[in-house]
Order: sequence, then C-alpha cells, then structure tokens
Amino acid sequence: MKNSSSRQRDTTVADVAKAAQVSKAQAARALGNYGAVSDDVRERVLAAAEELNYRPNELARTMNTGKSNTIGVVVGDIENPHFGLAMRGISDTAKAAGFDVILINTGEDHVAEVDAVRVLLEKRVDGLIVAPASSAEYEHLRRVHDAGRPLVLFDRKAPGLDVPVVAADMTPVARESTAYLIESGHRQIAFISTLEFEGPYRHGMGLASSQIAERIDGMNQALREAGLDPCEELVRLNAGDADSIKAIARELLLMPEPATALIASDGLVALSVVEAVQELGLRIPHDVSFLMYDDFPWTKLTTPPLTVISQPVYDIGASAADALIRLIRQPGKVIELPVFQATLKHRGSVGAPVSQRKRKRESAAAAS
Amino acid sequence: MKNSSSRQRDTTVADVAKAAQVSKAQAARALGNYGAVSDDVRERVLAAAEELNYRPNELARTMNTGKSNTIGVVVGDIENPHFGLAMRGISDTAKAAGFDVILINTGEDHVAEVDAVRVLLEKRVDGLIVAPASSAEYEHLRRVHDAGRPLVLFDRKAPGLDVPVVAADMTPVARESTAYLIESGHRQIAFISTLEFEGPYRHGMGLASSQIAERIDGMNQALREAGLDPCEELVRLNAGDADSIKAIARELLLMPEPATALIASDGLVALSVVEAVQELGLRIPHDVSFLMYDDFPWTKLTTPPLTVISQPVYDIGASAADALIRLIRQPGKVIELPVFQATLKHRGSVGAPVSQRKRKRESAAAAS
DNA sequence: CTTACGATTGAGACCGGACTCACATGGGGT
DNA sequence: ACCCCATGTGAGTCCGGTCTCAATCGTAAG
Repeated sequence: MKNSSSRQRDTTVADVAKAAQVSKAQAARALGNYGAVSDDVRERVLAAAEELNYRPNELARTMNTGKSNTIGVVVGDIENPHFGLAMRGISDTAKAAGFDVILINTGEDHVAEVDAVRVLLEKRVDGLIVAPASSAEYEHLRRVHDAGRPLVLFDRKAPGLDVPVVAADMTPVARESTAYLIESGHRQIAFISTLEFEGPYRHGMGLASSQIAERIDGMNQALREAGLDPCEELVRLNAGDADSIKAIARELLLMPEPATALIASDGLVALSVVEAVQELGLRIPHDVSFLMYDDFPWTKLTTPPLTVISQPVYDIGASAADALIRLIRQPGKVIELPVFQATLKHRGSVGAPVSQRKRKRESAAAAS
Repeated sequence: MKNSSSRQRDTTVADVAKAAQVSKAQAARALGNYGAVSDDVRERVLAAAEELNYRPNELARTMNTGKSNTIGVVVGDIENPHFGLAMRGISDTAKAAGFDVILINTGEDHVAEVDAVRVLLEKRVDGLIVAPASSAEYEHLRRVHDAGRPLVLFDRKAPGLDVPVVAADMTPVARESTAYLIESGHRQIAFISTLEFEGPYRHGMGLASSQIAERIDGMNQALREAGLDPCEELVRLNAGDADSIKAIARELLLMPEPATALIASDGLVALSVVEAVQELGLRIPHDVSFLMYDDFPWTKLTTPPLTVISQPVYDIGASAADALIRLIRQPGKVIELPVFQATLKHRGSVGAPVSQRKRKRESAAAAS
C-alpha cells in the first residue's frame, strides 16, 4: 500500500494542522488533550490525525516535558528466573499505572551496570529500579539521585545511599530453617554464596549484600539459640563460577569433620552444589541434607525434591515498581515500604545426619 | 557537594559555550567531534565541559540525527533461560559494535508485544530484534518495516514478512533424535508443545511457528524412513499452562496403546511433563523414555539426567544482533545469515521401551 | 448599546542538540 | 601583489513537540 522504502517521513502536528486547516497550536492542543479547543476544531484535527496516521514523537514530547512515562530496570542476570519473575511483577504494575518499562541486563558486570544506568538516564527515564551487582560501588547510583531521578533498589541495599530498598527480610526464615536443621540433628551446617568479598568470612564484618548478611545472621542466631557456636569455616563466600562452587562443595563434604547439611544461597549456586553432591556419589538426604534459597520449578524434579526457601518475588517486584511510581509522582515524599517475608517449603532434601541416625538406632536398640 | 534536590538543571552546550567564551556552534563542534575546530577552542571547550560536568542530551541528539545507537529487543518470556542466554549474545555483540540494548518483555501476550514494538519505535531505536509470540499476527511488525526501521526476527519466522530470521534449523536434529528413539525400539513417540493452534494437529497444515513445524517435520521424516506411519494423535499442540501440560502427559501415558517416549518441545514444557511422569510413579527411562529441547542446567540434576537437544543459543543471539547491525549500517543490502545446527546430547533418559525389553528377554530366553 | 470576561485561537519561543550558510582569515602558488 | 581555497567561526534554522502570551470572538451583564 504505502511506499515500503525507508523514506516514509513521519507525519507531525504541523501536517495534521495543515490538513485540518487550523494552527499548529490548536492541533497540538486537540491531540494532546490540553488547553481549550472547540468541538469543531477537535473533531477536524482528530479526523485529520486519523487520516494521516499520525503518531506523536515521544522523544520530542519527552524533551520539553521532561517526562518519558518510562521506567528503567537494571538487573544483573536476566537468566536467573528470580529476576525474571520479579521483572514480571515490575512490568505488570508499571503497565497498569501507564508506564512503559525498559530493561538492561548487565551480566553482573559493574562496568556494564554503570553503562546501563547512563543509557537509561540519557533516555530520560522517569525513574530507575536497580538490583546492584556490587553494593560497594554505587557512585553511579548516587548520580541518578543527583540527577533528580527517583531510584529504588531491588534485592540489595547500598549502605550509605539514602534510597528505598525493596526486599524480603531474610533473617527470620534463615533462623527458622537453620533451627529446623539443628532440630533434625545437624551440627555442621555450611552456607555457600557467590557474594564477592575480600578474604574469607568472619563474624561481624559488614557484608556488601544485605540479603546474604541477613541469611547468615539468621543462621547464626539459630545456632546460638541452640547453644551452638557459629563456625566461620562453614560459611563460604566468593564461590565464583560453577566449577569453583563444586570444588567448595566437595571440600565441605570431605573435610575431617564434614558438613552434614549444605545451604545454597541461591538457585544458581544450588545447581552446582547438587551436581557436586551427585558426582561424589552421595545421596540427599541420606548422606547429606540440602537446603536452598529460591523456589525454582526444577527443584521439584530432583530425587528427592528439594527443600527450599521461597520469596514472594513477583510481589517484591510489583512493590518496587509501586514505590518507584509513587516517588515519581510525589517527589521528596517519604514513602513506606511493605515488609516481605520468605517461607520455608519442606520437601524432601533434609533428613537426620548419618551420625544422628546411628545414635537413634543405638538408643532404639538399647530401649528394646 | 551539589544541591541534591531535583532542580539540578542539566548543563547544555550553550552553558559550555558561554563558559569557554565561544559560540554555541563551536562548542557543539568540539564536543561532537565534527567540523573544523582550532586546537585552542577545542581545548577550552573540553575543559569547560569537564568543569561543568556536561552530559549530552541523547534525546536531543537522536531527534535531529534520527539515530539513537540503540537496538530494541522484544521477547516473549524473559524467565525462559533460552531467551536469557540469547539476550546475552545480543548484548555482547551490540555492545562491541557501540550499540546500547534495551529489552521489553511481553509475557507471550500479543497485545503487550504490539505495545512493546510501539514503545521502542517511539524511542527511535535504530533497529529491532523480535521473537514474535504469534507468527500469525504480524501487522505490528510490518509497521516497523514501513517505518523504515531494520527488523530481525529471532527463533520464529513470520510467513509473508520479508525479514531476516535467525534461528537454528531444527529439522535435522529432530530427525536424528527421532531415529535414535526408533532405533531404541520406540514406536509410540509423542511430541508435546504449547504452540497455540486452532484444533488438533493434522499432517500438512501450516504451523504458525517454524520452529515447531521443523521439529515435527524432522520427526515425521525419521518415522517414514523407518517405515513407520506418523501418528497425528501423538502430536499434541495447545499444551497450555503447567496443569494442562501435565494432563496431556498423563493422557499420553495412560492410553490403551501408550506412548513409550515423550518429546517436550521446550524446557518449560519439559518441567511439567517430567513432573507428571513422576507423579504417575513411572520411572525414566525404565517405564518411559524422555527427550527434550533446550539444554538447561537443571537437566543434569534429575535422576537420570535428561537427554536433550541443545541449540547454540548464545551464538544465535549474537548472530541476530550482527545481522541487525549490518542492516542498520547498510540499509537495503541483502544480508546472508549463517545456518545454525542443534545437537542431540545423549544423557540418561532414553532407553528401550518396556515391550521391547520383554521381547529382548524372551528372545534371550529362547536362544539359551 | 457598551463593557467585561471567559473561551478560542494563532504566532512564536523553547527544549538541546546537529547542521547549513555566509563570512572571516591566512598561507601557498604565480 | 593578487587570487584561490582550506580552515575557523558565529548566526541562525531545524527536529517535533509543549507552552506562553496576546489578540479575537461571543455574549451576558450593566
């Protein structure tokens, strides 16, 4: 129908105005639905717009209103279903409020993240939701704030940055699940995370990721409440890539006093840990108990299905979007955020440790 | 340091020009690195820009160059690791060529997809990569083309739309893997896909998704080559959501002449199919063999690990980006695309069917 | 029959860059 | 000494909208 080549210059308000025989200003008013326009003019303009297939140039509009009706999202790893689900929460909420969402994936690379933030700022998004790769370096995030763009952090806090953070409080569930492991008889409970940190874990040191800090804190709480001493050697940070995670898991399972329960700090770590366990020929939960963060669909397919800690990820995403939009609409107003809780989902990967089994058998024999 | 409130008006070329005591035009030239500028002026301008922390307004630039140095990507389901990985291929390639990438997720919803395309067009991206949810409705894609923006399709063709498509050729691997199943003794081989279609599968009808069409074609080829008759009842489209997929899997396994091998058309379908098999108390591969498309990490964790068909997803993404960029740089030029092949990865989920086992046992007994 | 006031309307500035055009300036060639 | 052309430079236009402002119109009030 139309010339399919590239020249197809877009029709502008001026074109529409000419066709409708009115001034550019009037056409713009009718199209933009502002100011006073007589019914006669409005009708003619809209008809002309329809006829010419007029599409407003959003860029031009953004340029002199300063608003783009778009929010930008920066995540580290879109391959991680955790972020995928959160993204849906964000999208749905934003869409309902009339905002478009554009996403940039950084592959957990700090440089890429800085770049992503710059790009989104340049495109004049109205606000940003960022799941920062590193909570240590956040100069680029401060820039967002300085540029007067609302910012909401997702999943991780940036200490020293006064910005709303939407995340589940992981301490209670970490405590609960550790207590459950202790109750099952475990004493050597290991925690594995890819969180990067200079040097090995020590109690009391400030961790860059509040999420991980809470998971460890809750664990330590439960241990102390049970009269046990949290062991620094059993908390392994800097787990790195898949091979490195597997090496760490092997190490934990083959030590003189091996870990009898492993906790994976997220679904990606879990993948490698389970693989390592299987490669060692150990069975879950008979030889070693396993617990993981992130309720991914595949966790139900292993034998046995895995006991997981589940967060309301979709809701958290939705809430982040909601907070951001409120911030965009009422700048400066202090907003309050709902607190989210994670829950422990008992499936089949936690059991009594081998030594415990022996003890039970012995006491049963003694009783009979 | 700076006033942290929102007023912080951005510094513009005009500001820089004033500070450097030159005309706006000269400042713009020095900043934009075009035209003729004396060393003296350039120096002063750059110094002033640095001093004032000048950041070009990308929107304004885009508005009168028509180029945004950004490519837009529209995918149906970013939660699907398949797209996540492809996205990385796209990002890496685009970044290397100096393009930014923005992504919009549609949740496989056609309306959302139309919207996404509109938004990206409005933001004046230089080109689009789209994995269309439905190959049947592509009016919005035609609009991209009409607007003179390069477009590359990912994973799925849109028949009747003259646009480059980057995807692996699934026919050979479908044929190979089906042949493998046949060789293992299977005669009742079922295929399950969520592809939406009016009515059940019939031979020879045009499927909206070329990916699925190829998978089925390859399968039928292998069957015919083995002298078997492709059975329409064993190809199940419209599998729908998780529950629906499970119901279909159950049906296939409980028919009078049940399927002895199941093929899941993608990793998401696979999740539900395996779950259904497990819930029926059937064991893979003893009671039923299983084969799936998509080599997801979790497929190695099940017992037994699953035999999968793997595509070079990252490379396909990279190639799509590469094709799009070539199209952006040389409009109109016909580009040729590499052909990608998928490969069958033997793991442990395919074995001889039960009946076959019996037959083997019997013949072994007869021979002894 | 004036006057006044709200509704309409058009001209034009403006957002922040890119780019055109006319006008210096000056060194090289003859 | 004179012409030519490359290099520098500033004024101003344009992109496609939004928005201000002053002028115009109609009509109800005085």
